[in-house]
Amino acid sequence: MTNKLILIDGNSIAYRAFFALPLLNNDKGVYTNAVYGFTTMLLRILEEEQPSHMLVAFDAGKTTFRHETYKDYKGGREKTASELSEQFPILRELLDALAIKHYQLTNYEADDIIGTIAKQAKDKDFEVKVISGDKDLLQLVSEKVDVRLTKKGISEVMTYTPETLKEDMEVTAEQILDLKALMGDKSDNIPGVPGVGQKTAVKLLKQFETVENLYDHLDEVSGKKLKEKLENNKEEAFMSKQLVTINQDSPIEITTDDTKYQGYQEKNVKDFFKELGFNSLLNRIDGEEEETEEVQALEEIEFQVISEVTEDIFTGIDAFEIEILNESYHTEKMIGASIVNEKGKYFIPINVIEESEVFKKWAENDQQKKYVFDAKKITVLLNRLSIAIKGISFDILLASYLINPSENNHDVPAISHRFNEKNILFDEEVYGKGAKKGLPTEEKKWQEHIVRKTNMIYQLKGQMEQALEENKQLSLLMDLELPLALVLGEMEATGVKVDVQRLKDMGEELKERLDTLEKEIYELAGETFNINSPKQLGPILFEKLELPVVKKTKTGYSTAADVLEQLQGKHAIIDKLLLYRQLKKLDSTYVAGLLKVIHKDSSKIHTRFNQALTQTGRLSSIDPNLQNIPIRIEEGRKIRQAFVPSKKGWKMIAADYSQIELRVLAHIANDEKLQAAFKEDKDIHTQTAMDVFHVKEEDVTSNMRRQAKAVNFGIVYGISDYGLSQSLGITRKEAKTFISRYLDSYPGVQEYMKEIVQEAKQNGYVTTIMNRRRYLPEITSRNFNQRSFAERTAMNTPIQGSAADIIKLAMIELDHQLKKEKYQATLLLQVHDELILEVPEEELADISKLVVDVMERAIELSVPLKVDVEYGETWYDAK
DNA sequence: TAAAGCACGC
DNA sequence: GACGTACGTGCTTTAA
Repeated sequence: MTNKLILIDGNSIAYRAFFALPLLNNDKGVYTNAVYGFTTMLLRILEEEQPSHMLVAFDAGKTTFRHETYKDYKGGREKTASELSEQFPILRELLDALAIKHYQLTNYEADDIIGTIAKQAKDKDFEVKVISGDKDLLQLVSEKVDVRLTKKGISEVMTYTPETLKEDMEVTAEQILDLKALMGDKSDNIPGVPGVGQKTAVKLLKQFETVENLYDHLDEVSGKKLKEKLENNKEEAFMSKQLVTINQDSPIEITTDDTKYQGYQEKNVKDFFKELGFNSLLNRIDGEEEETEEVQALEEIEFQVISEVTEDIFTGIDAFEIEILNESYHTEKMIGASIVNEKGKYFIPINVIEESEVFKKWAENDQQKKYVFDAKKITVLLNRLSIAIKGISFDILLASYLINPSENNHDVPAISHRFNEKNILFDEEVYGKGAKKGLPTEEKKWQEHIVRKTNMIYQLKGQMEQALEENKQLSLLMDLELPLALVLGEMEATGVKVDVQRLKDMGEELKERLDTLEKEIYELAGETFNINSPKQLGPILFEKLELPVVKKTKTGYSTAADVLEQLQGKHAIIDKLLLYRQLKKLDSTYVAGLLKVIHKDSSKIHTRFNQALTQTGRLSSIDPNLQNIPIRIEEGRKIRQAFVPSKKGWKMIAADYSQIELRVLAHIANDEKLQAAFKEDKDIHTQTAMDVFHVKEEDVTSNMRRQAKAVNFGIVYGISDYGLSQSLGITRKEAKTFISRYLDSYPGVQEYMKEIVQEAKQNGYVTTIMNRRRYLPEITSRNFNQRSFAERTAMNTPIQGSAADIIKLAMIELDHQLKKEKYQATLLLQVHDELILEVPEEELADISKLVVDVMERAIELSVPLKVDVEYGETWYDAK
């Protein structure tokens, strides 16, 4: 058997562990988090790798031979926190207890020790694994030596072999030196060539292989500026290379033989763990499983593991669940499924479901009723298996959301606990969290958890149905949210097609413009800095350039757009900064961000609509968010040109409600004046200006209309007088006057505002047209702030929430009509008051009419609803 | 890894 | 009169 040597960069791992874990101390007041993290890692390595040799290397002292070359090596580093440094002696004791060799050498760093031993071991044909958090070590990678770098925290690692190194970094192990020589290393204060980052460095190395060769052929470098930078910093580059080079012939006094690992004395380790209070680690020493007290606290639950689905496991009223470990259900691996009903509890492996005709028949039969958690998720997951589920008759996620949207956790265990059902663990307790998240090794444990969840779905349905019934919200679930979930599921699964090339072209153009702007900003500032860092930008603007300070944040100067706008004209740098910010946002969020989530095979984007999140009943969209694609500024709006129909000859259609919130307000406030304005289809902002300023239509100036618009905006979103003053750039007092003049003009609205706040105080909640609820406990708070906020929310939620109800109704009806009339047109997106569809040419006229009709008739109000519809080749053109 | 600051939409 | 002020998602930087 070949010898296996594990080399650990002690300082690096201790440092990582220290920051990855909360700063806990044991009962003696000694900090132990770094030691604890280090220990769990060591135990895992010993178990998984069974090494024959092992060594932990430490840095020694403050200065090393590198300081002779460069006195500022590692300069500017924060002093190691005492909470960490005091843990190093304990760490050494721990290694002694585990009988693991550790070593340090004056004037040398842990890297050098590792490099030297690794070289010796390689010559003896050992298999070597290096563990660190420091990328410098990657230079040691070879056929015999792989390097594991901690990624997040300490438990997630990335293993580098020559192949993966090439893949991930695009360089060879030897070129790590050249890479660092060019790009430098901030944490070690290694200069490199200023202005050359990873991207440029890799590009140069692809062409020239090494730094030496690069400087021999400097005239072949493209780009005048770059050539200049390289020329001017030749010395720094070569020195940097020297600094990062690990000394593989350090004068160490140990040999590979000294690192032989022969196991530890259980008693030593246990005593040590007890002393430190590492009780949870004790049972890992003599091989006992980490059994938990919580598991024993649960009532036992029996279930069968199904290897072939037969009809007799179903009853016609079954709770059904499919488990995935992360939220992104469009791609996430399915772990297993479960059925729970009157007769039994079953775990079903996914491959059994995939191959089962019996299961498919059951799933697609709408007479077989299913209770689920998250109907939309289940619909999409089964769609991936070409199963079109029908008969979902209850969804405890949506039920929980409707019962109280302000709960911030609506997963099965959380809902269960709220309904006093405790026979279940939280996902975190079973799967872990963060980097450590995964299936427990014991199969039964996670299968049981999935069955328990399904069991909860089955148990909770009755109680939740009753709770909804009492609130008169059952119809809201059964006739609105649940049918909508299926519509949304289809929309998500369909996805939106993206013109990838178009997006990439935009990215290229943006990069060029950003490059230019960057240089201009540096020029105007008189120095280079990170424009993306408000912390660096602040001092430049307000100290160096001595611009007036408008606003401060808790960490320094505010450089937000509204601040910069006030500084416009005072210095040429301001306009450049505003433009830079805008373009940077477009590039990072909309070009790079969207490119990241496009599915390679189909060029489509599949967002997820969160149907159980917002406090008002609106949807939200994540991964990516397709509800905030730019529109207001032309440059950003062009992003929409990349959203195209998925089939040739098709068009994009966008239909949006005109002023739906204000129409809803006119309805629920029963304000005659506002109602009249909409019945006559007036321009509502002009009308508001007429009413607020008491002028005739022809005397409304554009400024008056702008101000009226802002007031309307404030009414719709429930902003305060302060908020209005900010958006109009006026004083709070003036804003207050505006608002009271508005309310005087619309007495119905004034009355409504008063009554709804009273109602909220009386009931503790407000409701929407479809009886959606939002609780407002702070409405009786003695804290002015909290109370005012609750009052504005009371006024605003029925407006915004009812508008959300209405478009949801429209979506359900539209989906129904499209299917009934067998149109090919498909719903793609909802953006709060707008629906986006893709439509074949021949259906354009029909669908345009249908969409408008359905949306305008979604509900009958005392004022008409109005919908504008447009179509075009891309989303951009549907305007 | 979390918080802060910023910017996009409705 | 102070207080710190629509709701979301996501990017980058920074500090821990």
